Amino acid sequence: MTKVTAELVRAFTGVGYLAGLPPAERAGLAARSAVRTAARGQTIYAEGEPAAGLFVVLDGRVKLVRRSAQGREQVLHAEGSGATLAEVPVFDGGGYVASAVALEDTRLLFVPREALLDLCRRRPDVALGVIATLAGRVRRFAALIEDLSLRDLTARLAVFLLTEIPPGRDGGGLRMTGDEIAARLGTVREPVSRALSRLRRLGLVERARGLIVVRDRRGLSAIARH
Amino acid sequence: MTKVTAELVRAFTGVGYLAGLPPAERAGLAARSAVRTAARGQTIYAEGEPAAGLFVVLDGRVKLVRRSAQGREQVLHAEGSGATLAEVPVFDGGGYVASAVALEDTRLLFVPREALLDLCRRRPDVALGVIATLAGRVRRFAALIEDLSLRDLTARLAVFLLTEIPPGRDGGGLRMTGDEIAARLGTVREPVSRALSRLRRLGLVERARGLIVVRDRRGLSAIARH
DNA sequence: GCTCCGCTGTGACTTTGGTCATGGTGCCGG
DNA sequence: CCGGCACCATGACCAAAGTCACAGCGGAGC
Repeated sequence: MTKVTAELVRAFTGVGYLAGLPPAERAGLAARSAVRTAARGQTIYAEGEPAAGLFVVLDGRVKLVRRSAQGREQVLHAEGSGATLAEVPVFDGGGYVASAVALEDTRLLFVPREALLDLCRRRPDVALGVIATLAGRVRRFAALIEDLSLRDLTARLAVFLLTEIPPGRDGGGLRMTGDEIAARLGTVREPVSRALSRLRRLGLVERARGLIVVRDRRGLSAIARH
Repeated sequence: MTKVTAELVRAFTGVGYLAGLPPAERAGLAARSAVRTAARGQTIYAEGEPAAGLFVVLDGRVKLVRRSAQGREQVLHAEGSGATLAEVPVFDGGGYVASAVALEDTRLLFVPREALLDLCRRRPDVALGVIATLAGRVRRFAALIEDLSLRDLTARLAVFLLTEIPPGRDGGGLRMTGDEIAARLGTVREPVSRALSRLRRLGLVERARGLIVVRDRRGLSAIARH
């Protein structure tokens, strides 16, 4: 247990609003927390379920999705290590806002609701950190709403590629299947494939063995603006 | 000035996370705040501008919108008296997330950024209140994203009518123009008009001189489920 | 009363996106 | 080497939603 706890105490250093805690607080939090694993594809929690606490992604990746009755899926956001999930239900007492599904084998830390609430009451900077996290979520959701309602698919794809592929020159490009991209853009595989072909024909993007590479960032931005 | 301040002190009692403050705190906050008015249709602030503080709606109504390059408009949410606006930029230091436009003649209270930050650092319950407000925003945005991406127009309209018209039996119905509804649903007037006709033909809804009245709530829910 | 104006409803047409079906490619395991 | 599998591309078709155009209605103001 002490060994596990020691690892957990370290784990917090990578997490936004928990990173700045004094070691004693981190140890206290770690003592009240538990590690959980999820295999790729596994549902960590489902939309609407009551939430008992906060999840911290230790490693792996998680997508947060809503599903329609017809089985179509919209990804609200995807998070990697260091991210925290489910602060909304933790603080407002409602159910989970979306379902969390592991994109890869993932390890998570579960921090019980009360532990986090105590901490926020004791330390205003933690509460301010939670606020900053939620503010970021609101911003990204607003951008997604604008995309869905005001941009056509090609523009949406351009925005997606620009934000998803780091502007670092050349860079690696993006390794995602058509279905995955479609779920992010709120559509299905085929239209995405067509939109990608369009961008490819315009010379803005290239496809090299399952990897999407951006060729012309400015060109993509132009398309994104409409 | 003392008279104005006295009114402001009272004004805070209707505002979520400022209502619980002791009178001394409210007076201090009021002293640092200013009243501002906006005529119907006037823009209170525009998306992207740097934000100097929080707005509290004293009376009137405000819509928060994003606009496309082609002039189409998507309403993210609309708020009436007692609501607070712009906590996102206040706490993360970025620009406004959306433009705020008065739907009626409106009076607002402007609370400078620093005043609110001080308060949160001094009083954890205020910070928790801000968190609750943002959590609500995240929830409603998630619902909007699901609507836009997973529901067709008729279903979206059904959801909108159900949430916008209080379930109180009979009730008043809704007084909004087709354009206004369209902006809330992320589309334009004509499809809304057609969707309304469809609901009318199904006997779920009725139109009486500019007023939309719900006839069959269960029927609407069925359509909303799509 | 009449006219102007803002709003509504609807038809005809176009565009976009979703569905279905088919064939191709690259990779893994037998 | 071959078969299966996952993924991709594309054509044909269909449905939903956006655009354009027009007519009708009701209230405000002269």
